[in-house]
Amino acid sequence: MLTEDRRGLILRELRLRGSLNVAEFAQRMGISGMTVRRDLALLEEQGRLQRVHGGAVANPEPGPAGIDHRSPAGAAGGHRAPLPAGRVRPASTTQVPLATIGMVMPSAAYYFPTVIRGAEAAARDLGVRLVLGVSNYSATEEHRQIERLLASGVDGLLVTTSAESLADNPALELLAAAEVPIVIAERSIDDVVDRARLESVRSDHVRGAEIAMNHLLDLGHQRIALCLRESSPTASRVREGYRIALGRVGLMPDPTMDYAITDARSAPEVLRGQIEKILDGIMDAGLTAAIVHNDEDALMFADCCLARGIRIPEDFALVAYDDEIASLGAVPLTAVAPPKYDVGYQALQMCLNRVGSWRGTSAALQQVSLSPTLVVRSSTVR
Amino acid sequence: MLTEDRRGLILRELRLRGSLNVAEFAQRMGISGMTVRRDLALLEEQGRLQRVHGGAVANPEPGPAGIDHRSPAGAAGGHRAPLPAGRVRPASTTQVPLATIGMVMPSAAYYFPTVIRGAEAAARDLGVRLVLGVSNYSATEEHRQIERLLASGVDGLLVTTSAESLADNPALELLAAAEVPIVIAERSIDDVVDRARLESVRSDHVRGAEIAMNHLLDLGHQRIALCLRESSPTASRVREGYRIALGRVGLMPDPTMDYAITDARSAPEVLRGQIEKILDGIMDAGLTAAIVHNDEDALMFADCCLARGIRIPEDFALVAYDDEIASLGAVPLTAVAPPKYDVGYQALQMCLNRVGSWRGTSAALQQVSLSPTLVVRSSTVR
DNA sequence: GAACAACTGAACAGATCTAAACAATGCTGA
DNA sequence: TCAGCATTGTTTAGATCTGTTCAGTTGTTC
Repeated sequence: MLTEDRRGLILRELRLRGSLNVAEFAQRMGISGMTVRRDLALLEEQGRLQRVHGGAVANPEPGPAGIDHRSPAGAAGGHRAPLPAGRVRPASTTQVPLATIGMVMPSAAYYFPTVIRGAEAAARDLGVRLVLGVSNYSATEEHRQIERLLASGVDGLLVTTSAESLADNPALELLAAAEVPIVIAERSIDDVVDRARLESVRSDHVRGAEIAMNHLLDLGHQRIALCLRESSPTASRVREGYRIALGRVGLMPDPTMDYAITDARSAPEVLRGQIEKILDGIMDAGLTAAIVHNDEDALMFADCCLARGIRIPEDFALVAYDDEIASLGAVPLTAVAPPKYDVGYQALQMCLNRVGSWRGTSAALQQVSLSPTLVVRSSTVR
Repeated sequence: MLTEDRRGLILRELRLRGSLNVAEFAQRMGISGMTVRRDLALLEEQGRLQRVHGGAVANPEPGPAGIDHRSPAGAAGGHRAPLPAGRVRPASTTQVPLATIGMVMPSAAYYFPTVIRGAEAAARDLGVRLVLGVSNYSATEEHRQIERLLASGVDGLLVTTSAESLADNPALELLAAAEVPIVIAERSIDDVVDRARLESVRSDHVRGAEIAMNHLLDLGHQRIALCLRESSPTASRVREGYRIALGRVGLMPDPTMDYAITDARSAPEVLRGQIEKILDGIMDAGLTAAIVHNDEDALMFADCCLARGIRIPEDFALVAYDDEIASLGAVPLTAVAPPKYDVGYQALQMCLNRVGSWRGTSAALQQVSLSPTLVVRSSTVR
């Protein structure tokens, strides 16, 4: 591999994950840590990343849309000041964009920032402008945003609806009637295939759950709890993967292993109360591990365990689902990381492929599923 | 090889993979490193690439087009980048391919020729060599072909297994152990996700069946027969789509509407006998339309109808599934056309994206579903 | 705050890459 | 046929990069 390629990979890793760990990266690439460190030093000198103890974090990019998405951990050492104004690429300055793509996301706070970053990166790479609308999980707001963007003459639209199903979404009519290509992100279009000309890109959460389960099963766990936010569109798919993985090793799903967190928006104390109750159930049933959907809940869960003197991972293993903040707990949590960035990137790419004449790619409508990965941290091993 | 060709190859390598390693490239081409370096120096002087230690990297291209450098129509040698010098290059001499991709298909007689053509087109567009093996639906032959191609050092593999499931295919071990990227075409990898690092591209036959059903339902048909070749991997998915479409309009699947053709390989008279019997059942049950999987059967079916004086489409509507030869009957048949060509094209494209360096596309493993289209002919309307 | 683990960077050795110089090859035109 | 020229391969010294070791630093835990 070329030195240049290696450095490119480092930057890519940072774009994708926001941070990079020297030891882990070196091992994965089959190179020495010293080499990685030398690269990091050089790239920092160019102002392309920021070194921290143990690795590096992404530099806030001077990209177009101004959403700040810094690694929340970013603070770290003060003694490494980025060098004075490392070369800034003049790249595509005020180029007239090829096209404008609208993007309607349910949230800009959790999960979707990374999807948005992916779409931004694709937009930058492909020279198009991206316009974002956030619906805050409100169906009417969603409708309004879509209407606004379509009326403003965007050349394509990326949409993630609040609910999993599009079938009874009033915005579906808008989408069906639209004359621009539309790509649905992270949602199913199975039940509306013939009502609108849509394409989709999504994380394969069924597979994500399977990956988590296989990890736990490999570690010897047999009695594994599942703890889902029922209100989330993702829940049913995660449960499906959980069941498939159980079934594959001849185990049956069991009601004493399946727990729901009913309301996501409630106050922290309420959430904690729910989790304490779930934890009671789990301990009574003698389970040894859990998959907890949503990092926030998983962190709270870990917290409750530690408060009770349950050691993680010795007494109980925990896998979080989403990998937004799973690394930041007292015990860094092993987590399933859906390919959020890639979903955004590909969604934009697919949408642009349909703009104008469909150059290049295939004419058939696509549905793309992207596999999550498992990031192993200390809540399951050692 | 001509000097000019060699330089063209260098540029193509850069366009395709983003970077080039002198030692590796020289060996692959059977030339000395010094020669490559001299070429690189020259090309850098022309501003056509950027040298780095160990090789060169692509120059950021002027146009924002970025990703897509292939003209979809550009089958024949597309010299779109007029080289500075005047001399017209003699059409691609003995160009050394960038990579060689192996392809193992169950048949080269029905359905798969179009898939193969798609892969061929992609191979031509992307400048790689495609090597084909046909298994004739024999598992042992399949194993042998895969083994042969891997041993011969292909850089990637496209495989369509004989059976729908890979889970109990002995070749799975080969695929899992292979060190080159592998893309499965037209088959499911759901049940082997964690046993091998695979990607997949397939026609969405569930949706294909739904499209056919919606067409018939729109025409006012309510009692619609389904006639499948049970031995085909496609059958179960088509049935699923059939049931979903029925369910959506509040109808239940009914055993008197579901027919199977048991043996595909038998003599024409046997097939005809089966179809006559099915037709008896359909007439007895008072059905008004049918979806018949496999064009061949559908043509035979139409023939039987006509022989009995059943008029198509007036008395009975018929939709064929596959659209290989559906247009060639006495009555041209409306048919569901799976995106065979696109499946082949995309499969090769995805495979090549994983070859060598991982630039450009997303890292997450992909599963792509492509929607069939309905080709309306005179067996359902007018 | 002491013990411990993990990380960092200097220094050196070995591997790999580069380019100059020269030799070998093959084509061109007299 | 042969000199002249362009292209390519080989050799070699020096430049650059990479891995290892090790002492010192930073961060964590108790």
